[in-house]
Amino acid sequence: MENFQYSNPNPNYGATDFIETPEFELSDYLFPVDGLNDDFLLQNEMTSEFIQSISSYSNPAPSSTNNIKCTKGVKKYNKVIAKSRVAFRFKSDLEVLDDGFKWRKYGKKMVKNSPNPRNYYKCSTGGCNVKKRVERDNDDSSYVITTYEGIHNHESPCVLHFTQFPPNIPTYGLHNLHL
DNA sequence: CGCATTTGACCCGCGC
DNA sequence: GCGCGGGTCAAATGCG
Repeated sequence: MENFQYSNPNPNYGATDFIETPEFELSDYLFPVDGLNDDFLLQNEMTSEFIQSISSYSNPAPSSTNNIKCTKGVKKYNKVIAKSRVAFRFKSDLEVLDDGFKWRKYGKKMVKNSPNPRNYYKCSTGGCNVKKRVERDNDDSSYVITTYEGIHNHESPCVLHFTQFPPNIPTYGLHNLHL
């Protein structure tokens, strides 16, 4: 839990083949301060508070005397994962990272105060509304910022054996992050 | 020819 | 109400 590592989800790489080259490293990652909030908190590590807050939504403590609270927990969890966003910042020459999912590009936009365009993708799996944005860091264009929004309602087509997340933690399609 | 990508138009929320 | 900026749509285009 205390550190992240990135491994390529490509099956050609072994499950334990972490990539730590200067060209392709996980440098920062951002999590929403609150799943319902648009603001991001830059964190150097995923806090246990965040883990626990998500876990408490998906696993409201079973209580025969408090079913209402359990229902609320599930509803809030569903709302959180539908809107949850997480951004990753990679050093990469490539715009598109193979995260094991199939994406369809649906938009491209120049954003203010940045010389680089922002690209918009949707998960092309039917019924899955997960989106992602990809843009280059305007401070250091050797970095790529990928923002995922929503949780896949299906498994990744090619990285089943990478599912090492605890069951309560949304993976954002990033099975390559090992907690 | 079928499908993904491109790209300008359109939409919508927000601040003034 | 209007303009701006970000997000999405969809017709045109490209590519296998």
